[in-house]
This record gives sequence, structure tokens and C-alpha cells, in this order.
Amino acid sequence: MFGFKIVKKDKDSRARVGVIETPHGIVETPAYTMVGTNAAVRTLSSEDVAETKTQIVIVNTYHMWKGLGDKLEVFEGLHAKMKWQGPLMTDSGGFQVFSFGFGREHKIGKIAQRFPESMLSRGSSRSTVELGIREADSTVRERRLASVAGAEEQPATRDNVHSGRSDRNLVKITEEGVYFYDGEERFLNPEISMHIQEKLGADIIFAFDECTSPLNDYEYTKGSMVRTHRWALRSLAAKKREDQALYGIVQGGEFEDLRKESARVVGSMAFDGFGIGGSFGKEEMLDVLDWVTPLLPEGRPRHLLGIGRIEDIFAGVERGIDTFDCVIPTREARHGSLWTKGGRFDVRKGKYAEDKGKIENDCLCPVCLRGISRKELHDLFKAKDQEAGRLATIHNVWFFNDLMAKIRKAIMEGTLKELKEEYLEEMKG
RNA sequence: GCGCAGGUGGCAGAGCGGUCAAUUGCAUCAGACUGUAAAUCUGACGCCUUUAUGGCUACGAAGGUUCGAAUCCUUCCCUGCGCA
Repeated sequence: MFGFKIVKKDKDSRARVGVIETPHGIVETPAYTMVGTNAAVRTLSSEDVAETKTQIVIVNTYHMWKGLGDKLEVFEGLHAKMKWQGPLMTDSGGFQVFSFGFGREHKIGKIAQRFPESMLSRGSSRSTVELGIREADSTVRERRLASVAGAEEQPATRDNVHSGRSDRNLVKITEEGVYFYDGEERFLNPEISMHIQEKLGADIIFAFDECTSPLNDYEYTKGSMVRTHRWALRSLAAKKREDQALYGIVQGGEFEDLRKESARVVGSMAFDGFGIGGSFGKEEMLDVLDWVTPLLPEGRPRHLLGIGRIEDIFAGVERGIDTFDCVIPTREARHGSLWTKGGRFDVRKGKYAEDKGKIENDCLCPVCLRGISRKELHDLFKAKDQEAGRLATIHNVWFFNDLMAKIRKAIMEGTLKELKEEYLEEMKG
């Protein structure tokens, strides 16, 4: 039912081209998994998705569970619901332990900033930045912590209260599982997550884990990691369906010994593949991958959860990552950011109001092939026309899928390094 | 010509004696977004500067009342509606 074959290994890096086989078809890797949180890639119809070179979509267990309520038990399954007969993944809800918990409390996302916004903006002068640089010998964590402590002294503004983006931790974590106080109380644990994911019926499902914050200290991170390992075993034990592949998740924060331990422990379990999770700084992410992927079983696929941008994709591929998922292509499209080989640009800006050029020259996505101009897209965004988000999403999704196809081809031909330089050089220019 | 309602920052539109350089929305400018609480959020938005419980010029125009006016009074100019 499920399999993974390595087709070719790169000559200069740990990159590999492979094929994941699932009951709903194959995924050629390295691949980008597009995010369809609530059983739909936002703004796109299933027909649209089919035109974007998308191979596989990831749906969110927590949000589906919350939305379905009692209807979960009679749910028709994601493939039917989405009118999508290709491969699907579901996340376990583990990321929501973070995003509703420490992520919220620490005002931090998937990628933690080295110098958080709160430290650089709003009344701080350039000398503050220079101060930050001068203090470079102190640890990144201390600086982040200091900035969060500083931020907490600020009263919540009307805006962040109004928009519901305050800093209250809405999660309570116990050995048994996690309580979420997201509107109403709900409880999730490995067994429940497995049950939900089996009802959803994706081809690849994930073990229930806790994604930790880089502001959590060593002791907390270690305790959380070994608990996530216990939850991994419980996830394996709870899984009943034979037609779904289950991936375990490596945690351990930004700590080398913990990451290596997690890779060894989770890697030794009977998972079909592995996810690498966590919230970390951009630089630290590269270290994490360097520590982890060499210790994971070579013949099973590795998924880098929640990443990324162009440079992150190359960095991950070179370190042996097979699949990625990220909201960047879809969310940023809705926000007006269009990705191109030359970097992204915000088509809502006034400078594009009369730009008759295509989004990207030589782009073969359906939107560019239709000859949609930057001006037209600009006008649609300005008119708040829903079509704007759809067209932008089609372009971005196609762009990232096309990038992955080029990466696969480059690995086959031994030109990955050149491709990377080409893309990153374009981005600088 | 008479009556009524108005003229406020790029636009719309609050304010109706001091806490008003002036609520708010739009527009504009800048920034953010990485296992989606996000088709969203954050700044800036009269001019100047030593960016400050700073200075200057401002609410159609000109006068006036007042310690103090975008806010009250007078005249003028203009706009919309109604009547001739």
C-alpha cells in the first residue's frame, strides 16, 4: 500500500530524488505539500488545484475535528469531501499545541526571529539594533526571552485584544494529552488524534506530538520531547487502519543532544516516515537538519513540517528532506505577495497599477498563460475581488511545485548546486 | 431673488468654546506573514526639527466676542435642495 523508493542520490549533498507510493497515487520527491487546512486549498476549487502541478495536500486534523464536531463519525472522508483523488496528508494537531500554547504566549511563530520585531520596531532607535549586535555573545535564547519579557510589560493594545491576538496560553498539557481552551474546552491525545485521522482518511498521517517553543528551556524541552516519544508509541499502538502510512515526529528544540536523541529514538520506531518539527530560528533550523537527517533511516521519507521559502527548500533538500509543507504560497498569495524566480513582490503596491507585464516572464502557470497582467491582478486586489486571491494562489502554488520539479530534475542531472545558485542569485538581484 | 442645509486634512465624514494637528473609514506609503485563530495584521500618513509632556501653519475668506474658537457672532464667497 505504502512505499518509498530512492531513485537517485545527489553527488554533492544528502539530497535525493524518490517516489512515495500511496493508495491514491505517487508523489515524486522532493515535493511540496500544499496546505488545505479545512479540506480545501484556500480560494481554490478542486479543478484549480489540479492545474497547479500539486501532487499532495495536507489537511489539519485539529481544525477539521473542531469543524466537524459530532459529524466526524459519519464523515465521508477527505478524498470525497475535497473531490481530490490524489495523495493526502493530515497533521496530528500537534502544531496547535504550540500555536494555541507557547507560540501564543511567547508571540512567536514557526520561525523565531533572531531579533524579534518587538525589539526592533516601535520607538527603538538604530542604536538598539547595534546594541543587539554588540551583545551577540549572549545566547539567542536569552535575547529572545528578554524581548518577550519586555513585550509582556506592554499592556495589550486595543487592536491585539480586538483581533483576538493576545498572549494568553490556551492550552494545558498533561501526560495523558492536551486540553485546548479555544472557545470551548476540547481534549486531544494520541489515541484521539489517530481516531480522527483515520476517520479523515488521508494517505499519510502524523503521530500526535508537542511542538515546543525555542523560548522553552532545556529541561522543559527535554521533558516535552520524551513525552512526545511516549505519545509516538501510543500513536503507533492506536493506529488501526492498514491503508494509511504513519509518520513519527522528531522534536528536541534547538538542542543538539536532544535532537539527536529524538532522531535515534523516533527513527528506531516502526514509522513509515518521519516528520521534523519544532519552532526555531532560521539559522538553527539548518543545524537541526544537520543533526537529525543523518540519524534517520535512509530508506524512509522525511518531511520537514511547516517550511518554507525558496532558500529553505534548497537548504532542506540538500540535507535530505523529501517533502515540505508550508502556508507561504497560499497565505501570501491572498495577501498580495507573488513569488517569482526574482523574489516575491507585493502586487497591491501602487507601482504595479499600470504594469501591463505578466506576473513572471516565461512562467507557464495557468494564470500567466492566460496573459493576466500585474495591473489586472492589482486592480482585482484593490477591488477586493475574491478572484485576486484565487489567481495569485494558482500562480504561487504552481511556482513552488515547478520549483520542486526543477529541483528533482537538477538532482537527476547533477546540477542542484547550479540551480540553487541560479535561484538565490536571482533573489539577491 | 427668497427659504433651508452645508463648506474640516488626498477623498468621505466626526467634532460644535479649552484635554484638537483634530475620532473613524477609504486612499496612499512602508513592513510582516514559514506543520493557517491569518483572503490577514502592524506602523506611518499637515510642515519643520535637536523626534520632543518640541516648534510652526491649519478646519471656505475677512473681521469680531472670549483668557482661549474648527466650535459663538457679523459680512462676504461658494455648493446642494426647495420655492419663485
